[in-house]
Formats: sequence, C-alpha cells, structure tokens
Amino acid sequence: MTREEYADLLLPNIKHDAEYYENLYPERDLKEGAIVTRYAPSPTGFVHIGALYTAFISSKMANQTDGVFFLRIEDTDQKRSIDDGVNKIIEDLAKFDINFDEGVTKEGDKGNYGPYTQSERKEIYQAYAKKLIIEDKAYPCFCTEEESSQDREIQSKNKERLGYYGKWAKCRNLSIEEVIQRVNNGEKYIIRLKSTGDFNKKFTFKDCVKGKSELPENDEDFPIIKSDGLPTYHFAHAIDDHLMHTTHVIRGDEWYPSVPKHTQVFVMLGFKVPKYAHISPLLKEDNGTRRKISKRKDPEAAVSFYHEKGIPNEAVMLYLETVANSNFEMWLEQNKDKDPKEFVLDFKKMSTGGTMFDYDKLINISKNYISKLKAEEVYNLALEHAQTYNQDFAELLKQYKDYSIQIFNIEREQKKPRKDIAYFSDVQNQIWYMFDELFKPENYEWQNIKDKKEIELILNIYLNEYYDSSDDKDTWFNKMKELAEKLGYAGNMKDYKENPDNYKGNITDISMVIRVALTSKSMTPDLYDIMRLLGTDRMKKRVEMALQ
RNA sequence: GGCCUGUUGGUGAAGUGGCUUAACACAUCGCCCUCUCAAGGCGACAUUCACGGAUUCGAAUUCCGUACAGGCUACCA
Repeated sequence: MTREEYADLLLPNIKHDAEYYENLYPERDLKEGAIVTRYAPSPTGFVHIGALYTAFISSKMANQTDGVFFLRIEDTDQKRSIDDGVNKIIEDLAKFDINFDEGVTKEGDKGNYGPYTQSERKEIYQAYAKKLIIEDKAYPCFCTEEESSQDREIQSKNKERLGYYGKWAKCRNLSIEEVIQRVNNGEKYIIRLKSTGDFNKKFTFKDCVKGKSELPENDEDFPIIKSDGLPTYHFAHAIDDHLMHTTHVIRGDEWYPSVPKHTQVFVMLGFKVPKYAHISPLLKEDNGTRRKISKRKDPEAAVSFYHEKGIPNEAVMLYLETVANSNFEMWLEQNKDKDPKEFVLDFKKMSTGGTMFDYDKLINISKNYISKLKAEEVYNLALEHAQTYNQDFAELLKQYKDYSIQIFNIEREQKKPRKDIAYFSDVQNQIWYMFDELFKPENYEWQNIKDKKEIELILNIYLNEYYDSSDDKDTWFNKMKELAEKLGYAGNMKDYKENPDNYKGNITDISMVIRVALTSKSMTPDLYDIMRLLGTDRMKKRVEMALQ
C-alpha cells in the first residue's frame, strides 16, 4: 500500500489535494504594508467586551493600512453554536461601527477566500492533513479520551510534564499494518501531528505586542483532526490564516503559549508564518484579586449591557481606544479638529499586562461625548434608546419633539456645555418634571427654607409683579435681585456674606423657592431656561399645585 | 507539578541609565466662582516604581533571586 493509499484510507473521499487549494487562493494584491486581519468568533451570538476590544484593534489595524478585515466563523465545536448567532454578532459589532470588508455576512459569504465558516471547510483541512500523513508528519491515534486522561493523571502523580509526547505518544509508532487493521475493525481515531520539536530547545519569535519572546519548542503530538473529522483550533487556524492570507493574527493572549504549536504547523506545511499580536485581557477586581471580565459573573461583559444602559457606542469605542493606546487621549486633546479615526493605533503601545476595566472612566468619556452633541442629536439618541427600553417616555419625546429638543438644548451647544447626561437610560430621571404628564411630585424639596407663608408671598409677588415672559436673561435676573431686596433678602452674595445678619436670606433662597415650586426639585439646570420653556400658564398652574 | 507572562498612587498609565522633586487622564478631597445643580478655575493626592540583592559615579529603567497575580498544559476555542 502506498502512502497515498494509506492516507486515503484514513481520510477518505477527498476530492482535491493541498496543491489545488494553494492555487485557488492566490496571494492578495495589496499595497506594501497593508495588514490583513480577522475576527474569528464562535457563533454563540454573544459579543464579550473583550472580544469587541480585539475586534476593534483588528479592524483599525486593517483600516489604517488599507488592508483587509474579514469575519470568519469558528464553529468546529458544535456545542458553542446557537441559532442566528452569527447574525447577532454581526449586528452587535455593526452598532460599534465595526464592519467587515470580507467574510461571512447576513447575505452569505463575500470575498474570494471563502468559505468563511469552518464547518464548510472540512475537506480543505482534511486535504492538508492528508498531505501531512503522506509526508509522515501526522499519524492516526486510537487512544480514547479516557486513556489520555489516565495518562495525564499518572504524569501528574509522577510530577512529569503533562501531555501526549515522547513515550506517552503511544500511537506515534504504530505500524501501517496495525493501523489498517484497526481502521478496518471500525476503531475510532483522530489525527495527530508528528511533532519534531524538542522541549529543551527554545523557540524565539517576536510578538507585536509583547515583543521578543522565548518559549520551549513544542514536542506534543497534538490533535489536528478530531474523530468527527473536524479540525482542532490549532490546525484550522494555520490552514485558514494561510489560505486567507492573514498577515497579523490578533487574538487574546490566552493563545500566547501555543504559538510554538501553531508555528510548527505552518512550518511543517511549508507556509509563511504570520505575525502574532496577543492582546491582554480586560480585568475586573473581585474579592481583592483580578480576573478576566466574565460572561457569567459580570453584566458589563456583554456588549448589550452598554446598549441597555444607553452609553453611546462611540463613547465605548473611545474608551476602548484609550485602553489600547493610552496616548490616544492626549492626541484627542491636541487634535480637537480632527476625526478620531485619524489616530494611528500602535501595537507597541498596548499594555502587556491586563487592564482593569474602568467603568468610571467610561462614564466620564460618555459624559464628555454627549455634552458635545447638538441638542437634536441628543434627542435622537434619547428617543432611540427610549423606544427600546422605555416606550412611554419615547411617546412623550415624540409627541413633544421640538419642546424636548429645547430641553436638551439648555446650557448646550456652547463652549462649556452641561455634562449631566452620562447615559440615556438616565434621561427621564433628569427631565421628567418638564413634562406635565410626568409631573406628579411625591415631595417638594423645600429643604429648610421658610414657612409656607413666606413661600406663598414670594411666589405671588414674583408672578404678579415681576415676571414677564419677554424678559431676556439679564433683565430676568435683575428682577430676581429686585424682588430679593424688596423682601429683605440680599440681592447679591457678596453683600450677604459680608453682613448675613442684615438680611432674611439671600437671592439663593428666592430662586430656590421658585425653582422648587416649578419643578419640585432643588437641583435643576438653569432656572431662566426652565421658566422660558414652561411658559406663563404652566408656571401659574404649578405654583398653585405647589401651594396646595 | 511543568512552561510562560506580568507587577509604577484608589484606577488607566507615561517612562527604555542622568532632563523624574515619576507626565497626563479618571476617581477622591479642598478652595474659588456661582440663583441650585452640572460645569469651569485653582490646588492636594506615589520622596517612590512588588520585595531582596548585584552592576554603575548614577537604576522605575540592566542582571539575578523571592513573593504575588494571571495564562497555557482538552478530540474547547
């Protein structure tokens, strides 16, 4: 039996050989320095904030070099798939302005290097595995999972290094005859790589993020094809990224220790080894120790969390970019007129340890981002959020569109705008009192100001003798001062501070009475603007309500 | 157990042998401004870079060891 026939017995019914695929997927025609990256999730439908982070880096790296960013679905482990998982991932990423040049799309594959779903590439992997078998660089293994785990236990007991290597690689030297016999007996098998590495020798490479690296060579005969015929991650990664001509493999740093394994596959197959960039994880403090943000334990792990909270997608991305390259913030400060997209991301500036996820910082970025938006943009985003999460409020916003925009315009669109909206789920809490439909105050925050008679007096005199809806802001404020002084309050704070005993109070007390009467709250944005928006009739009604 | 990586204030970090009395930002606190709030202005916040040694005229920066944390060590990715 020739080696070809032998390989054919192990991996039957394969139409094409490796050569065929080599010709099918030629080198990409890109300009010098263009980076080809990919995002390669399992179709779980869940986008982790850490995954968004690496996807963002991959996407930006490709874009800033006029390269290619593609989506590949890694579904070789069927347990990880859910229905419609791929579409959910695509949608979630699109929200954050992460789009693919190539790969799986909602309408099917796009691009010349497909299929982009690993389960559809089974034959391709097998063709290459076959090539390795023919060249005696891979072999079938009949060990059961129980046997392997038993061996690991023995190794562990004897304090030996764990794994399928050296004398533990029991099937490595099976004779062809024996293999044929066991296959014909219907025994299940996997295909393992026949490693040529030496654990005592060092393998050196340069990681784009971590720099010069030195790891032991791989001497484990790790599986490349599972008993279901699908490849393992290690093998699929090598085949796919070679055939799809990925230049930079950007992934989580849990993969860092397996670079010798991966490189070995590339080398044994005669492929050019790609560059690796291992991104350190986003961490969370938990009981005094740091751990990766976890899908199960931390709500903020899911990208949908930010959507629900109403943190603008752009703010999340701005935050992730400052995590990626901390000089980004300074760049933004110095290039206020430029599009943040012009910032050039640099692998070398990425942190090599893990980064604590700083929610406060995110909120700060979000506040600043929202404060710079136009009133109408804020309105649109607030409405969009409310339509999904707070429909009653959305109805109000729609019904009173112009009015709402004016509310959002208070102290906005100026050099130093208000920064009180951090996320859109909080908007109703902040402006409910501007809507009669929502204005049902449970308590008036009178604080400790004056007795009811004094309140009544202030309000009545103000409304009847001073208030004029056509006053501009200065006139309005001067009138407030006049009223204060007429009633024995200090019209300006300096006078009051110098001689507090000469006055019943100061202008703060006067405006506070009016503010609380109109809004029930002691803390609001600019009173003048609120009064202007409320209008005379509603003001009168609210004063009546307050005095009841 | 083995292998690898990391460790600069509450947080993210700048920093690659003297320009560091450790930048900048977030958080916190104080003062000022102010009709309240939100802002804004000013200031405080690591004598020290996990610890111990070594090299050097000089170290956060180089080397060695220790500690702690994390990752990998699956027919999971």
